Amino acid sequence: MDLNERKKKILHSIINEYIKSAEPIGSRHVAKNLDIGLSSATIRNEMADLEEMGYLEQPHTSAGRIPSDKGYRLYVDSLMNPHEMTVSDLEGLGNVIELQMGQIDKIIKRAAEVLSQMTNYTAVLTTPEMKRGAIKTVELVPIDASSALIILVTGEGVMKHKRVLLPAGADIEFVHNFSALLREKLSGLTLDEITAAKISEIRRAMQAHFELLFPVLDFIADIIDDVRAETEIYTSGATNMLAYPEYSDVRQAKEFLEFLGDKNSVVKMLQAESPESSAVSSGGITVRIGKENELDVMRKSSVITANYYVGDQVMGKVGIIGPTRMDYPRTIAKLQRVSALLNRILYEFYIDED
Amino acid sequence: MDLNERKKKILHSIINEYIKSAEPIGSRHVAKNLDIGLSSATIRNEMADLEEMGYLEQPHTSAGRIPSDKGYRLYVDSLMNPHEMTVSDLEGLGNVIELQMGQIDKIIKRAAEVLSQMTNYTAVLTTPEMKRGAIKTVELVPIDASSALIILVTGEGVMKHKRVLLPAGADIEFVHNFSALLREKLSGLTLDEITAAKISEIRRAMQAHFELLFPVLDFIADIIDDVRAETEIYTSGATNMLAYPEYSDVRQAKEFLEFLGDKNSVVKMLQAESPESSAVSSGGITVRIGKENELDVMRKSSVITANYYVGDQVMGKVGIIGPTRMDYPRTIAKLQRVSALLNRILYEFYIDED
DNA sequence: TATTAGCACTCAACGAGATAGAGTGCTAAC
DNA sequence: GTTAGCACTCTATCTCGTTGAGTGCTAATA
Repeated sequence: MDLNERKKKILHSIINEYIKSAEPIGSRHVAKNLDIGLSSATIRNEMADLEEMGYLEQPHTSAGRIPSDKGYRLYVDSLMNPHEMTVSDLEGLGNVIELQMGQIDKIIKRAAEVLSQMTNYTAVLTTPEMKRGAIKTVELVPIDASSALIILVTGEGVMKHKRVLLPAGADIEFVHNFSALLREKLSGLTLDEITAAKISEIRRAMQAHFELLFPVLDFIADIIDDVRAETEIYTSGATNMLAYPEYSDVRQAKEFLEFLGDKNSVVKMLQAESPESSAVSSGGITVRIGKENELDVMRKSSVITANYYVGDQVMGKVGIIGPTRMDYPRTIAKLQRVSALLNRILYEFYIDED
Repeated sequence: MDLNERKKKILHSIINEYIKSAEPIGSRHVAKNLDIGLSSATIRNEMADLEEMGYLEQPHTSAGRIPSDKGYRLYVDSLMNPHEMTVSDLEGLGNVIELQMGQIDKIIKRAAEVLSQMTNYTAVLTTPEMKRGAIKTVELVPIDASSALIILVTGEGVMKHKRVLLPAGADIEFVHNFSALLREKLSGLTLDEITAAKISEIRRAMQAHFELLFPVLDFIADIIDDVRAETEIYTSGATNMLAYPEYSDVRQAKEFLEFLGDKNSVVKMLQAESPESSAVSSGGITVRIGKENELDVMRKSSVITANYYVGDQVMGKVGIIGPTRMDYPRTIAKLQRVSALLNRILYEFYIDED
């Protein structure tokens, strides 16, 4: 039995309808409302074939058919029509994000909000990974007699700071000199290059002069560890999902929301390999459908992910989570749109200033 | 009809039972399982009285009784026994929070997590309001030839930063001088004292030397506005609520979660006046029960709030949200415990270092 | 006089049929 | 190859009786 054009057309129509209604689709409905030009009996035969081939499923004997994960897969890979964004979708999109210039975190956060609002699904973004970023400058800023801030700026413009206690007897002059020395030793190194060994090397190098400030070095090692480990995630629109009948059961809703609250799981999900069967569409977009996600919580959901870049370096992931029945073409279009915008904004933010 | 001791005892028992079971309580149950020493018929009469007086309600004619908001109010104000924390509740509590020293935001966040985990309800904390904080130091740190970071530290140890572009021709020397000038002009002022007038005064003072740096001043004004406006909230354990039968309806759950996501509403709720009928218990704790909250979303929930302090200045609010049927004595005890701990930690953090 | 036993009554919850209707699969005719 | 027709299946929905928890009232009791 082969998947001829007619079968494809019927499958396509069924999926489109099911995405809208979330109700099983019957042969009669297909024959009447979609213009295929065949009787319900013929459609019925074709639907039986499609079920046998694994593209459709029947919740129970006398119900209509719903798409299987395999059906969605085919739909995403070769059936669906790319979505044209409407004028109202487009207008204002630029401004919405750009208003919020200032810090990279805010941009990312804002992008998540915009995306979830546009799609009515849940958006998840990861902040840039820092591992490969070079240190631009290190500064020790005195606050008062007994404390100072350590400030670390990486090439990506990300900043980390931590308040440290100064040992008694360290005056401002002294702190300034120490700060200059640190800058000299650490600037230009990538975070990966700064190991414990490197820190103790620095310690040895300054032995005579700054013995007093050795504890501060430990703080610096800490903060660098922090930055290195840190991949934050921003989630927006989690409650959007509760509006879909797929999540009308509170226990499942709870499970889902708790999953979203667990940073590790979410990061793992976003970074999972794309399924082999998937044709990655243009723009590096990956779609994982239903059980293609290993996680049990996600068996009724699909995730669409994209990378975002500065220049040609991957900075992080953008993901949209929705029911398997989600509106793929429209969502993919919007994801592409937003990630492209993000690329542009980040590019301007980082590169143009150098 | 007056509320004699016997009626109080019966009401107390009924509320205790209902808090545990979430099921309407019948006269037979009270007579059998709680040791009041009366027959079910007598209890029945008393319960009818209590209903007439407004302390109990009947979901339908042949069901048991459940407490009304008025009933809970009486319970909280004068019936309930203060909760003794168990040893296992206490042990480790100190460490749990103290591990995370470093930044005030992290402490607050951690406190929310601990509180929601201890109580199994939802915890909400507000970060300190900055309005009255004095500026401790302002610093301009060069990053590269064309940009620098402005760093602002307040008396509370909160730090804000922003990257700014330097005008062409500004060398490091120049940045340092300017930085020193800013520090001199702004240190010690409260944020409220930095008005537009003050800013233009600074501008005038500098005009002769550094007329190129107007844009930097604008950025400072921006940052100050930012900080002034900012009262962040931290929420933890939102999904805990989904486990209670009161929220088994997804639509209500959604409403509740969306309310929690709306910063303004939550702040408003936390800062609402305490109800007149309420006797504020020791430690400045306020309880708002069911419809005592104006917000419609909260009509089935209660909020318990406390302030936290540094010295004698109120820094922010700690709140716990649960079903009206929540375990008041236990929750109040834990809230007191955590806010006292928070006070201590913040005290050490701020005062001891000065 | 306060308490209790007893009884009739009410009402939600539950389960057993009965019914309707949506949808299927199969067969025979076109 | 397509379609009309029909028997069949299964869920959803309704009704209806039953059960049991709980009440309110009355009369007996301490």
